[in-house]
Amino acid sequence: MDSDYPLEQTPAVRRRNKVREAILAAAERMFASEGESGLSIRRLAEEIDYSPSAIYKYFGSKEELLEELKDSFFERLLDRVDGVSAANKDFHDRARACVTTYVATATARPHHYAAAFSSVPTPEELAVRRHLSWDDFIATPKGQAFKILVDLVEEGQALGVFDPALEPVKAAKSIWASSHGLALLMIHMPILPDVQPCPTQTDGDFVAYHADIVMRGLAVPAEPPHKNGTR
Amino acid sequence: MDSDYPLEQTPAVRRRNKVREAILAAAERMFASEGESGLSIRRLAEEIDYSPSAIYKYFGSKEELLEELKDSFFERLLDRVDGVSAANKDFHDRARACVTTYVATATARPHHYAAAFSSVPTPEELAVRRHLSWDDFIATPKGQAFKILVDLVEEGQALGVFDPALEPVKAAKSIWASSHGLALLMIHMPILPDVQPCPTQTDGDFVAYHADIVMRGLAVPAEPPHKNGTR
DNA sequence: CTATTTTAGTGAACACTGTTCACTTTTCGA
DNA sequence: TCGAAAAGTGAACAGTGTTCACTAAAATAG
Repeated sequence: MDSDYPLEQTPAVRRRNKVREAILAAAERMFASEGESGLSIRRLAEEIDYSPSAIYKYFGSKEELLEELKDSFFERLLDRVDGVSAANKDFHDRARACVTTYVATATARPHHYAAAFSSVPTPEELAVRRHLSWDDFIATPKGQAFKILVDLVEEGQALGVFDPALEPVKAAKSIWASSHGLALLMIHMPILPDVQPCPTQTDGDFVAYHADIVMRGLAVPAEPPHKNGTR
Repeated sequence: MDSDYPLEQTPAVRRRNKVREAILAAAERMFASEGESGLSIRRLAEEIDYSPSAIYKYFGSKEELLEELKDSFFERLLDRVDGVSAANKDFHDRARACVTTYVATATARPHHYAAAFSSVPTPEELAVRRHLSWDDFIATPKGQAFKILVDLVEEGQALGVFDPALEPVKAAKSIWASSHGLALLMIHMPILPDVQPCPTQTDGDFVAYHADIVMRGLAVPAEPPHKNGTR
């Protein structure tokens, strides 16, 4: 059971990991520049001087390999947002930074981000996921990222800048949707930010602009004395 | 030049169009249920009892065929939103309906909507699109859909419910991003709407909830007498 | 009505793709 | 050192989109 390598790994597995990393690195390169369709097992194998079948000793399928690329990207995304979320700036700045950092990280690797949200689940998968508990969800990277948003909303409510009537989970979902949408719109339709007749506005500035609008949507309602019929 | 069929088409082209429609109909079926990867030229040809090469007498490539499917879906999306936008309801209801209808139509055909925004443009394509004028843009279906939003914002500003300081084009972009994001989030991550610990809320209701938040983000700022440092 | 040209449609082939599997070679532990 | 386990390979299978020389049928011209 025990070996001569109590903490270090045995040279065999170190070599193996090295090959595995080489595969992932090459795959990362190809995927980042050419996307999912540009990443072929055969070209990948050629790139690292192995036979195509060798890849299958390290990854069960192309999909499994891709899953690993996406997951590592999502962890990176989470880290980034977590970083700015932890920085002790002014609340408004921090909230805005969460959105802008999210969008910036997403658009920096468009293929990764798009691929991370590319699969349309089948009805069967949907039935499985339907039985996921809240605790299981926030254990995943996506869940953790989501938790950051929930906490942000609650903090905003505690500070009195966000409407206390909002359910934090739903508000967080709204923020995520808005950020997600802007990131994908910039990735898939980069026409829009440029076609506008106000050329003074760059893409990056619009992200902050959008983030401010999103945050404004969660602010405390405008007129307290007025009779407010809706909701 | 002139034929016996001044308004009607000649039987030859009518027959041809019939085959073309049959191809599109079969493609539509396969694509709607199995997505882009499930739509193969060969299976499609088999379905309509033609040889694979016959397809290429009607469509230059698989991509061209897909493009037509996506375009027709986008026109449908535009029609739907245009419909509710033209209905003379209360402004708030109408604005909310624009978002909810958009999201509902998108999620009703998840593969179509996801595919319509799936291509990551290459740097070359990006350079080409960068020289599109505003007029050219709003001539396209996407541009027209966008125009609806711009008009909506301007109307809201005229009614005094939206912040007059907003640039309508940018505000419209913000609305689109938020709607787009919610639609794709519901398509790709249907976990979220269900994992929330408030089971009284159904998906459809959340769309309206989100729409309200989005609209609130464009409303006139809260405190006029207060000193407002930011922006 | 015939001759010619245009069009519709096909089958075989090309160059790919992911994946499997029997097989050899190398490596490692006892 | 020997046997077992692991690493790696080549060939093959079943797909894919696409092309192209070719036939059969229809439309057109004389």
